[in-house]
Amino acid sequence: MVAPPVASSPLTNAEIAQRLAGMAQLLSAQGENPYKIRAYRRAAETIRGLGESIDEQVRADADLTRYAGIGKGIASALREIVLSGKLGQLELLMATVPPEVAELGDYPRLDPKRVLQAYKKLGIHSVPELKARLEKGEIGKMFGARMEQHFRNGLIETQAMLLDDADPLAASIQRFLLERCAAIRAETTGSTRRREETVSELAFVVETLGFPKLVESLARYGGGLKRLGADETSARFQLPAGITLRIEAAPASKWGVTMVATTGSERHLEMMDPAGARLARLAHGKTPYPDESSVYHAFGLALVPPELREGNDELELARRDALPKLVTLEDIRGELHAHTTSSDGALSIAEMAEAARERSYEYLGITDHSQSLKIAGGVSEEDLWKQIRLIDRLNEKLSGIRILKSSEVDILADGSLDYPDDLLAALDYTVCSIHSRFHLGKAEQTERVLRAMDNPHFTILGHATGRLLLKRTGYELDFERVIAHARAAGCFFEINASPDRLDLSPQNARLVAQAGIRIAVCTDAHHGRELDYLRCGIDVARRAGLEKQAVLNCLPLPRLLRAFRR
DNA sequence: GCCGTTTTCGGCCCGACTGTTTTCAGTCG
Repeated sequence: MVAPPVASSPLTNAEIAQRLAGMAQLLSAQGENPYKIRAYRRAAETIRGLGESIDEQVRADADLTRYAGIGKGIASALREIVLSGKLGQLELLMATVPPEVAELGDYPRLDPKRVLQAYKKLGIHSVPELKARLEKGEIGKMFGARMEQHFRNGLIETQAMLLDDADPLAASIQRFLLERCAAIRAETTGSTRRREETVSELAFVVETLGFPKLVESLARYGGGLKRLGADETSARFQLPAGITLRIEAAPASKWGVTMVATTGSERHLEMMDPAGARLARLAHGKTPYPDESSVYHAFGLALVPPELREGNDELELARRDALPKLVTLEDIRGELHAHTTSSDGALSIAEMAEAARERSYEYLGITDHSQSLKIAGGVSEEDLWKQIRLIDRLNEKLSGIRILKSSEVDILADGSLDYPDDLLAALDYTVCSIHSRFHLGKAEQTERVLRAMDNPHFTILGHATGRLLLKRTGYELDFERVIAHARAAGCFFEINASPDRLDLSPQNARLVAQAGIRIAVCTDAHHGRELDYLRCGIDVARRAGLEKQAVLNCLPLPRLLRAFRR
């Protein structure tokens, strides 16, 4: 038997993933089977998120197909990459495509088709030229804001990720720190701990007997991390997932000070300790500050929950010991925004009701899409009448949970609602949302929403701004006018808890709550398991400073139904 | 190329509307 050739040095997961992503890019530029392209992309993503070294696993002859998105084909490609340092198919492709296409292999987040389209129209042939045109604003002018954002995202080095995607990554790194790096204690800090919606840096505070050794061990995460910097008590790395990782050392006696100082936000710390001198004194003095309470106490403050540390009014409230008692997952009594197979959901009404009951909910509102939203299987008037009768029958049989009759009703371009009034009147409440004509001007878009709220059957405004995090900014609205109108009309808002929406933002949710309007924290679930997105919505609600009294679906059913009446 | 409560093939959403189009790509959930 001939021994396989052995590559000189081990490859990091980042390097391996880069090759798979490169394959995807070139296949895409060549117009290959889109599902094959997606398979390579997905596998690259999986590997980028992995703590274990692919290189080590290949050499140990481990079964790689146990990872999602890696089958026989890609597993053998990985073997080839690790053992020979090359991927034959990729080299072959690189040799056959023009240089401007080959170059795209290094930019896995750029869509080759869009890039080549731009090249053709602009008469350019390279990424540097593309960057230059982007800076001049020519891309935006010629192809619109969306293309511009796509190119920008694809060209920047570090890419932010959704908090809900960063959480499992953080958990994996925390395990690695505790199990493989001899950390005595390791906890997330920074913006992630404050539950900011997107993450561009993961940060940890660690307690360890030997920081240099811990840093050395951590550098082996994911088969090897690029080190961006290090000193005696901190270190920074580049993670394969595109974000950075920061580690701060703290002894047990100073754990609290370090947590306060690293959790931030900058604004919060600045307001708390303008010169930064007091925190530094606590950090370097002899008095132990093992927990955050002791630190805030030293400042004459009550402990501020991390979610509130944004430099709003939290310090004033902490001084008076009047911080809000923030809403928790356990306070939620039901779901008010959920889809079923009637439109674009995955489960039937009965199955969703079962999933809601498993979560001990008192009620579940069924809000399938309305008739105009064809792509999402919008429900016809006739079918919604049928659904109303079906839910009545289900409620007679079910115990322990009440299914509420509702709909996610499209707000049409002119501000009218997507069903006639007699049908809307037969529902317990409505969630009304914009799903079309995002590009109306601010004034027109605002009028559209105000007019919709004038309909007496309008109950809750769904995902108020239409933003998609890291993708789309959403439509323009005069939000203050919308709030004032909602208040006058007796309408509510939702915090849509889909991890890529989180809309209302914490800032907007704060404004709504200040106007005395209750907010529903809704998941927009399209599957039973998506009811658990509630945790993301609760993060937003807490960042907005909401107590349970301010949250619509913390109400028991009878009070909820009364609140719905306008 | 991956995957399997339709498991070794065949699906992997997708369908109507918008735009400042110029004959189709992009966009909404």
